[in-house]
Amino acid sequence: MDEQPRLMHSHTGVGMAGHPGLPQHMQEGTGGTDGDGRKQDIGDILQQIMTITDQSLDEAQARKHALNCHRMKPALFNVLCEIKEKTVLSIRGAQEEEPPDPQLMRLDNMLLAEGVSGPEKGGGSAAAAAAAAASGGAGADNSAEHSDYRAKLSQIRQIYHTELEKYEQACNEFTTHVMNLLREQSRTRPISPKEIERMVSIIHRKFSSIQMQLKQSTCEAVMILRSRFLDARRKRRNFNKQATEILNEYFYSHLSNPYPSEEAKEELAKKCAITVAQVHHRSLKPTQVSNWFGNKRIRYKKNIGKFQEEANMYAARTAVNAANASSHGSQANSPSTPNSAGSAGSFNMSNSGDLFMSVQSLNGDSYQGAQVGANVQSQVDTLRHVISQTGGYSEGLTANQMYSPQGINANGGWQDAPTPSSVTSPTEGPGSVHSDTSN
DNA sequence: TAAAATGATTCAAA
DNA sequence: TTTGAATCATTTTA
Repeated sequence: MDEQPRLMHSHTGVGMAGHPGLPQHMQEGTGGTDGDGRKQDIGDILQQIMTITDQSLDEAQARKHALNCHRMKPALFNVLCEIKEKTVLSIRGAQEEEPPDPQLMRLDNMLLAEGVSGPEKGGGSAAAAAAAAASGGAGADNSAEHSDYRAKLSQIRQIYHTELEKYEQACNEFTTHVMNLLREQSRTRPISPKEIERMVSIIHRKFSSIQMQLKQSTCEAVMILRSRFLDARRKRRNFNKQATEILNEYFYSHLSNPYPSEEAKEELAKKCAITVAQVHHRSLKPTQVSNWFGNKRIRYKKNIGKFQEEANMYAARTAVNAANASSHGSQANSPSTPNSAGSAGSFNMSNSGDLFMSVQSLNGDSYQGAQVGANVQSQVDTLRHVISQTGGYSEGLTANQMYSPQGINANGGWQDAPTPSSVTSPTEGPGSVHSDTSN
């Protein structure tokens, strides 16, 4: 505590007898009046106070007691208190009021929102549920992960509370200790209650900055926990086969414009959900359909060669479906995939290679218009259909020549064909197309 | 177990 | 707002 020097220093400025003036008083005070005698008395006291540190402990103790019992002590003490109040405290008092720390408020809000500092049970689960809802993840099948998450969260919560309590207790202990000390000292030093108050607030500020660090690290821990458990990317589940097939079917049958409308997405999602329900999987959401198509488009475009075989397969399949639908009306409502392996196999033909080549070159040369993309697609589908009807070509062949990306234009982008009405339903496309182009 | 596949997110641009 | 591109984190496959 550096109060003593400051205290002494402050006297000089106020006109009180400070130590630089002291010897003069002592020397001049010989033929003094009554006032001069009192002055000398005060000077004497101050002198004694000044030199008290030079003395041995016992001596100092005795001197202290003597000073305490001095008749001038209360008056002098009051004056010192007053001076100190006027100088030191008024200077500090200006910066006493500080606004609540925005950083701390943010941390508090977050901890409350995450259910760390709020009420015990409800807050935590509510926050977890809200987080799950916000992350857009599946709602049904994550209870296991959630319980794990909640366990960890309550662990953090417990640590946080214990630490907080510890700090609070330490703060209180330290505060009372300092207060006692100051009260004790206020008997011999000019310490006003206001000053004690100020000291307490300083202590509290220090401790609250420690608490803020605790809150900060707790927030970090919660964030890490959240990203660990609630980040949808971390619990990625592959769609099941049927769902992927439905999506692929749509994609390749609308290769010229693989941008399903909102309704189409809804419909696809529903369709996947129906197919998927029986396999005990979660259902798809339109958002997921959008994601799927976004990924598919970009990945297809990036490496068309890699997807050609797949493209062939699905094109073949839709063609077969169309064929079935047209030639056997009764089978029109049959499930979308009659027999995947079989149909794909039957389309692996060698004889038709040149035919397709010619068709493709034709398409490539003459159908670059924006609006015909879908028609080109239809023609190809129809051709496949025709071939499938012509007979069972089954021998080995160049699958990579079968299906070219007519929909992709020179820029590498898809032609923006105006979405035909048939686009909304994958199964409907080939069927309707078939009726008007097969001669 | 490394590499490939895949669903989801982020971010800039249109 | 939607899309493309890049990227992440996980799952599947070789």
